[in-house]
Amino acid sequence: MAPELPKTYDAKRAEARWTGQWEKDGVFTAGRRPHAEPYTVMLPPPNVTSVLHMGHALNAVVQDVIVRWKRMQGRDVLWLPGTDHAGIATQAVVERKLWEERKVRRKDLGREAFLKEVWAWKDQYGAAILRQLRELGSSCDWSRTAFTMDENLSRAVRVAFVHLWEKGLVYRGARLVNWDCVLQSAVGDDELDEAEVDGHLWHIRYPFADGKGHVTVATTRPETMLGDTAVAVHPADDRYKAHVGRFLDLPLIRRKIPLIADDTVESAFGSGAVKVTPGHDFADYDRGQRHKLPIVSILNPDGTLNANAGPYAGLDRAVARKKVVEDLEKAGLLEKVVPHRFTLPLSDRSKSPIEPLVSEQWFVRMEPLAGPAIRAVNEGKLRFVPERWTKVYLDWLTNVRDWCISRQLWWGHQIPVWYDADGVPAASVDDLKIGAKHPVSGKPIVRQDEDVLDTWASSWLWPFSTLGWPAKTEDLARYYPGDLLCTAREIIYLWVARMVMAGYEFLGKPPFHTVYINATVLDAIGRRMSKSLGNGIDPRDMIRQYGADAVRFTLCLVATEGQDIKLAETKFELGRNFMNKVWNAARFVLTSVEAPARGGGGGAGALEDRWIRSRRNAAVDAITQALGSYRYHEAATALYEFVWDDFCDWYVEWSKPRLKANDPACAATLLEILGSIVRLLQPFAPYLAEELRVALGEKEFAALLAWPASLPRDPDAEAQVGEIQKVVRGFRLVRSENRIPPNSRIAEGFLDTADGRFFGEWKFLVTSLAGIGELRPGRAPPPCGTKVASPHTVSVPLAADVVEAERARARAELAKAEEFIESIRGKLADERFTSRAKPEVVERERKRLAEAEEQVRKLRKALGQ
RNA sequence: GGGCGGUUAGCUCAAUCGGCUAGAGCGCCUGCCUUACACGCAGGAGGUUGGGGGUUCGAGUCCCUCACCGCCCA
Repeated sequence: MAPELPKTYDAKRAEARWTGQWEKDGVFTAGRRPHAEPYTVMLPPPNVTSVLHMGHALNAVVQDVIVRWKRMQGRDVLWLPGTDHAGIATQAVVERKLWEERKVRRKDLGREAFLKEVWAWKDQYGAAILRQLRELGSSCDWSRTAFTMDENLSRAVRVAFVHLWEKGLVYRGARLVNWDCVLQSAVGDDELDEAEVDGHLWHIRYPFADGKGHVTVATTRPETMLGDTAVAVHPADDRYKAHVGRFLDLPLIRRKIPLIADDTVESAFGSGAVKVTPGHDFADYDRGQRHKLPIVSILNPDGTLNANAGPYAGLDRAVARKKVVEDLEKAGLLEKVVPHRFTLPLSDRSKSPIEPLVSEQWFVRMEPLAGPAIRAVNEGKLRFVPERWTKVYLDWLTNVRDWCISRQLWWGHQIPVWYDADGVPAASVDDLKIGAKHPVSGKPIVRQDEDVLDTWASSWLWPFSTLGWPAKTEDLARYYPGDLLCTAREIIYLWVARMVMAGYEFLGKPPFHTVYINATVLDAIGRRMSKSLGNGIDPRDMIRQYGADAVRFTLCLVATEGQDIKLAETKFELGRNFMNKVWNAARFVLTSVEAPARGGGGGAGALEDRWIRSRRNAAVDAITQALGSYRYHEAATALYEFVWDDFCDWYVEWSKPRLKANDPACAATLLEILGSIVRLLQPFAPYLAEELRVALGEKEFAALLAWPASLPRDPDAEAQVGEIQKVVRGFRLVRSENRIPPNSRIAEGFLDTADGRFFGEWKFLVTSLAGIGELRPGRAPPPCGTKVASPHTVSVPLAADVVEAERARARAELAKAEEFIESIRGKLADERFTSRAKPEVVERERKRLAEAEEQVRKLRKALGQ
């Protein structure tokens, strides 16, 4: 019936066939089940400049598995994809491109022309990652793909901003920010990179102002001394205790600065005295606040020194460093220079060293927004998986700092604030015209704020702006609030917490009830995968090499709860091998079974038919439960073991002789189980599932088939087959130990057992898989090989010369069993055990003892003792 | 400095409420191209669960402590 099925599963062919077909037929389009309960997941929008890496792949797979499973359970699933505009990253990419190709800077083009260039870039390259997610088989509703700079999402940003503005939660203030001197913008903590650099520690003498003595400070950035406003020591440091309060004469600049005591100073580091530069160091900024020190900023936004640097004004920071060091040396104030390795914060995008710089920025007051987000967790409306991340989330929210939302960029949502000539601001959702009347002062409007908003200021609205908010759309009514968010731990603060805040602030409800934090993917020796290390495994290469299904399945298999994933390329062989196993099992069934003998299932049937159904039912329950609690490893393992061990190794092998005899019940069972496997496989390996359902003559897309229902187990069948398997393994062991090759049949096997069914209805189940011609009761006449498969004993006639080895093995086994008996007897003899342990535990021990004793008797008998 | 996680077979990881002789994949060894699959089949070896102490009839699992590794926050 089935056409030529190739010997190995051709993943590429299946992927080419289905990726487009699914989308064309709207298989993943939300709303096709208008009466079903919705299930909503928002894809964490990747950066529009990004290329799929293993972290994205894992993140997409954990979402897709759940979403595909929910779809099979009949839910109206919306998995909404999209990208964010990634202000800094995208602007940096386009600026670099313009410079490389045309040697122009953005300022040469002007804002409008530059933005045109960015949009052109985005239209051409921006869809790359979404295409790559498709290639992984992600069942997103591509018709609803969103972008944070789309018209409605941009409007959402403005409405949200104005709302916060009107509530008085937006303010402007001077703060120390991470400054990128190349991009000339503030950058967020998440936009920093770190580099280990070999630098120096310069030890500089600061003389006391009264001319008596000096204090030596050590610094990695000597030029910042020009902005020093104090020197700090630990209050308990005896070397300096007496001098705290005296003034020092800041070299080169000749400013009087105090020696202060602050317990954040580490006495053991350097000389124990540190220079305090509140304008250019975060720790010093805090020290400055505590001690009410003035802030002296010595840097211009472009990285040159300003007038506060006195004679060094106008020099670039690097040049200034050299000059400062030279001058200190000349003045005899440079005590020593020692090599020093430290981490330097770099801008992720421009790769230039970050300068902490005081600048005017917009902030959002976070504390009022944090309350509901904290309550959501405490009231059980929001749950983290694994649970321990709850604490990370709560810790951040309870100590939340205000959010710097302005960036000195052009690419992004320009801040909707307009000023009159006096600098009076007004926020507005709709554009205000230059020259029009200012809504606050009534004077003419002269300009819009030039800065743009942090990209997160649109991402935090993602769960509802993508559904049309602030408009009251049908989608918003139907799909908000959503259900699940899957993301990486790094953005629990930056994104997850903010989305929850936004959900409550703008819609009064949290955007999802469950947050699944997926593992971090590390390389084979446990390092983070990074471009600079070049240790990343490109998921696209893995898809090409092993197939999307194999990549997906492997990622699930290694996704154990709460454990980071160490990944090596060869791991994907696991997934590939399993796909091939399923493929071949299906190939066997489809080429061996005559007519599509559907139906049949259910009835009493042969023992092995009942058994495999029971095992299938167990697998369905195990997988369903595991998926329900996001235990991917467990779900994948349950599927793997059911298919490979139960179905392929036992049932399929038992079916071979029955199929030769044209047993219709067997054919029906094979088809039924294969049908179950296709369904259980679908969330993990959608391409293979789709191929197989076609081969099975199923009309509906695999993705839309119903998830198998939970059915009762058949404990009798499982227990009986368990006995049979023990006996088969016993025979196989005798064969293997005595070098009887698998293809040679043993004419007679002997089985010493009290259970007559072995020689009746069960006989064939033993002989077929043990490779035995005839099964006889009792014990083989010596010389023979014997195995105890308690309570049964198998034996096989052997040539006399191999029997001694066989006896040695039996003696070893006997010793082991006797040792075991001793340990159980000891336990059972202990009154404290029998009285305090649960009765069923004691009972179980008694049973095991009886079994072991039986085994020992048999072994003794076999050894002629 | 504070917090979180980890340490189980050569490697990567499992082990539900504390309870069967601690499991699996890879690797290794033995035998097989047995009519779905060598991306495979059958079998095997391999463990003082990081160290020490405690609770318990019973500890990989709970408590204390030490050591080492990783991540996050300041």
